[in-house]
Amino acid sequence: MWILLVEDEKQLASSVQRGLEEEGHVVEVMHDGEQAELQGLVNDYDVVILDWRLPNRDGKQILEHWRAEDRTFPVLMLTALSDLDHKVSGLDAGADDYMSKPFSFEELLARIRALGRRSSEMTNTETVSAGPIELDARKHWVKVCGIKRSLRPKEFILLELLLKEPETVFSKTQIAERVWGSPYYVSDNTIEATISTLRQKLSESFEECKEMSFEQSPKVIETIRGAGYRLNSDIVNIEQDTRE
Amino acid sequence: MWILLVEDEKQLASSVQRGLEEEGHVVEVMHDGEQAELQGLVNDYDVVILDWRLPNRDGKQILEHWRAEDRTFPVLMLTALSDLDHKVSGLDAGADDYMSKPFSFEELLARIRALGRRSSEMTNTETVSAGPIELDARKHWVKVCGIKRSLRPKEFILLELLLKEPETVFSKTQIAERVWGSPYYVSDNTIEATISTLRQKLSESFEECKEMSFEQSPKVIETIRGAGYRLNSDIVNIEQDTRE
DNA sequence: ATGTTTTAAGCTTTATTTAAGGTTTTATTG
DNA sequence: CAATAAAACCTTAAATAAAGCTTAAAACAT
Repeated sequence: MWILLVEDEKQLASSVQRGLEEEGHVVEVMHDGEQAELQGLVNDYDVVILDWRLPNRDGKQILEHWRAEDRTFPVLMLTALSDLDHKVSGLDAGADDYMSKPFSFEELLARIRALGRRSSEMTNTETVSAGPIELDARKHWVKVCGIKRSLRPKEFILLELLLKEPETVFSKTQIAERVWGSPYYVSDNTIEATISTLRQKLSESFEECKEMSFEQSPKVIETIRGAGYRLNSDIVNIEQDTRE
Repeated sequence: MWILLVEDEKQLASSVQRGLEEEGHVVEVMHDGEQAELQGLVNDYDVVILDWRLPNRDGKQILEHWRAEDRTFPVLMLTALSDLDHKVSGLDAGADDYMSKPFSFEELLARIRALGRRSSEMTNTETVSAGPIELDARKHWVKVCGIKRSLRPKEFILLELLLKEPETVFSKTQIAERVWGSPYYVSDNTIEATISTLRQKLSESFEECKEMSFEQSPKVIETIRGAGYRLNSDIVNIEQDTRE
């Protein structure tokens, strides 16, 4: 999932980030309220984790603004134990769940999962698939024609992104944000190189699918010049002429 | 077992915690009613020990809420001797057993054991196993090919965790919580070192299994880079193709 | 004093990014 | 309408960085 974490205690933030990333999520961290607010106006995260006490703006203000602008992602609010009375006002403001610090990771993960289930993108399905490709983010595997393949973390998340919304074109900027967790510091070439190795692994895999004898490996990940990449979900119909 | 202990008298709590940990359980302690309530909504403990008098919420309220939300773990309620009349209302509210303070530790252990036997995770099978590895949490032994092995406490609990849910990937953060009882203060390296010694002991053991002559010790505990560890339950099928 | 756990250090393996040179497509211009 | 230039993209290998492993020694606990 694509998660925004707004938390100014840097140490807590980074340990939460790590825990979530270990679970296979992509986490964007913001320490500043104002910045976070803008970010939430612009991106459709699967879940937002929002600290209630922040520099520049408090969590409630931010959340109210988001809801006023019809941002619908689920929000999990974090409060200090001493601020428990904020719970009600937070839920009124449109939070979907709340948690007080300190908390256990198992608990956080479970809540994130619960919220994500509500979220549009994650609807129920643990595994996503297109044609002979299946991917289970929770269990950390990808299968091509039923055979497990190992991908590196970045390749894995990238494929997951494309699989979840086949036919959708993702720009490099979007990919940077949703795979690397930040649109900055990621060069185009980094993305190109990752796409390249991912394609290689996929087409090697196809070659080993004897049952479905491909004349040539279908191009699963298409390049849309000047725009980005997309997953071609027609890969089931192999005998088609793939020329335009 | 994974136990939640809800008790506001800190001294009592920590001595009970210690006692249970010596028995090989993983104990999470909460002193606050409200926090504990949330914790119980989210985690599937094997047993919960719940004090009846608590700050912020009383035990009965908490338990009723849990049961209303279909939380099925067994709950052992603790009451002060003077509150013995609460016994009936407590059992009505869904407690599985009760005990009045002060109590003997032996008695507590016996009751925990009894409850644990009922618990979903431990259901009827006292021992968990995968291939030639068997582990009995209650009797505190591990056998590899029928031969008893001694493991240190942390190694033991870690193996138990992995064995109970083979194929599931546990992240370092999760392991920290479920083996050490807290996701904080446990460094990666601590976990790595424990995994390392555990693996060594397991593979030494395999080498002594003449009957099942392994070409090389199968890798029972797999590392999923960037994600965590998991137990490979295919260890029975030794002639498997281990290629990816 | 003994067994256990944690830390520290050096090491190995794997992943990611960069860099360089190559294609292909699109745009420009003689 | 070529020819050429420019941009976007691809590929591979090398360099860098990160994650994990192992061992011994220090710290902790019983």
